[in-house]
Formats: sequence, C-alpha cells, structure tokens
Amino acid sequence: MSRPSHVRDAVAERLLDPSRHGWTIEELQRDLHQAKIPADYSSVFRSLVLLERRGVAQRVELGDGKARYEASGEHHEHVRCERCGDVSVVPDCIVEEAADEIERSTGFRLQAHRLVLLGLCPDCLALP
Amino acid sequence: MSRPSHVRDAVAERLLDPSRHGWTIEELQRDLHQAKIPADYSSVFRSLVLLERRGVAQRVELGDGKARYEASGEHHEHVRCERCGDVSVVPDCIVEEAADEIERSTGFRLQAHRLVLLGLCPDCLALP
DNA sequence: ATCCGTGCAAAATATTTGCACGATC
DNA sequence: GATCGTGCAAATATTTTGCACGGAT
Repeated sequence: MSRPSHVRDAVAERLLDPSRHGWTIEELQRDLHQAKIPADYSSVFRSLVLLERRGVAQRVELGDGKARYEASGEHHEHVRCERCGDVSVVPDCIVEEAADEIERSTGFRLQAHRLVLLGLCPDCLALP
Repeated sequence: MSRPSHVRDAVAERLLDPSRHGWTIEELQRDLHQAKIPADYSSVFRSLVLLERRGVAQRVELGDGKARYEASGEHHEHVRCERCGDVSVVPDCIVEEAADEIERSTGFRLQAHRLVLLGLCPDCLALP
C-alpha cells in the first residue's frame, strides 16, 4: 500500500539516529540537502506530521519558538546549549518523584511535563 | 524624566497581581480593554519589552507557542491546564536538587531551566 | 484510473519593527 | 522644540494548508 517516499524515509532515518535529539524542521531539511536529498520544507513538515501520527516521531517543545521533533520512545528531559543550540539528553526523569506532592499542593491532575534545562555544552565551555 | 504611560502602568499592575501568572499579550490586551483602557497589541508588547529590560517583568515559555509574561521575582514552576489554559504556580523548585547530578552526567554547565507541568486544573476536573 | 508524495506558493499565526502624530517635558 | 508613548500598518519568522503535477500502484 505504501509507495516509496524518499523524503519521509530520510527524515525517519535521522530521527532514529540516537546521537541527535530535538531536530528542527530546518535542521532536518539542511541535513537532507547535504545528503543530496533536496526536499521542500513543507515535505519535511508533512513527513513529521505523518510520522508523529504513526507514533514514530514526537514533537517536543524546547522553548526556543521552533517546533522540534525526535523519535518517540523513552521519556527523557533535554539540555539545550544557549550558545550553540546543541541539544543533549538527560536520561533520568527528576519530575516523577515530585509529582504526587505537586498534585497535592496545586489540585491539578498532572498528565505530562516539559523540562528544558539551559546552559553551556562542554564544547562551548571550552571556548573563551 | 518619565512621562505618564497609562498602558505600561496598567500592564505592570496586572503583572504584579499575584493571582494570575503567565499572561499572554492578548490576555493582557483583553483585560485592559475590559478595564476601559484600550491599547494596541504592539503597545502592550512594547510595554512588556520595556518592563522586562527594567527587570520588572520576565518572559516565560509555557510551550504553547505564545509569549507569556509575569512579574520577575522568585523562581517557580508552572502548571498549565490543557483544557482551559489556566496557569498556576508550583512554589517549590524540584530541579535544583537534581542539578549537580545532571551537570555531572551531561557535562553541561546549567544556567537555567524551564519546567512546564501539564494537566487538568481543579475546575476542569469537576467537569464531565 | 486512482492515490499518494512532492514542490511551489499562499494562508495562517504570532511577534517585531517602521512611521507618523500628539502629548508631555 | 525634542522626546516619548501610542496606534496603525507593514515586515518577520514559522508553521500550516491549497493546489497541481507526476509517478507508483
């Protein structure tokens, strides 16, 4: 039923790469371009929408006004470098533990959370 | 040196109100309008920029694509209701404690963080 | 023949800036 | 008279949608 979709395939392939997280649409497009897979911004966008509906990708908000995507899977938090924009992962969820106490103090029923840590990455720390 | 600025004053007054957090520009404008203080969107925006530069206001990202502002001051986290958009405050910072461990495991030097908790507020929980 | 993937361009959403006018200093 | 606050409209930045074409089924 499915026809070849080189754009979508290439997008999925990049999302699955565990060494990068929080791709913006533009970053994906640029990376595709460098791999000789020219694709329209809207095609990348639609690929992401579809991959998200299929449960392959998930959209994450990293608080910089850009839509970012990564492979859906284990929950984790992100650290974003405020200098170069690089995104890394914090494997442990430090929010879970506090959830009960927060629900009690606020009256909210918690469903999800987004934690973005901001700082300087090791590379940028080494610079002046 | 400063001339009367009813828009900016009214904006600041609302930000300082401790019963509301995370105002969007549009919410502020609507609230001003109801208080018979018609103001242009851009005037509210510029008031916020100025108030932020003065250290009175701070911009917070609550992950819904809108710029949100509140009085600068004590650090705290936010809970946003996914149904009605209402924003409340979580006084305690649950991130501080984990910061050291995160810096060690990621190599980042942490400078700030944004935690947005998502769920249902007490009012919406009471609805069907 | 139909359906789906793609590119191109326009719409939609939200923020930011340019310009002119009038009020305040 | 110069400066600052404001409204109006245009410029940006990004995401989202409409449309048409062409290839795969």
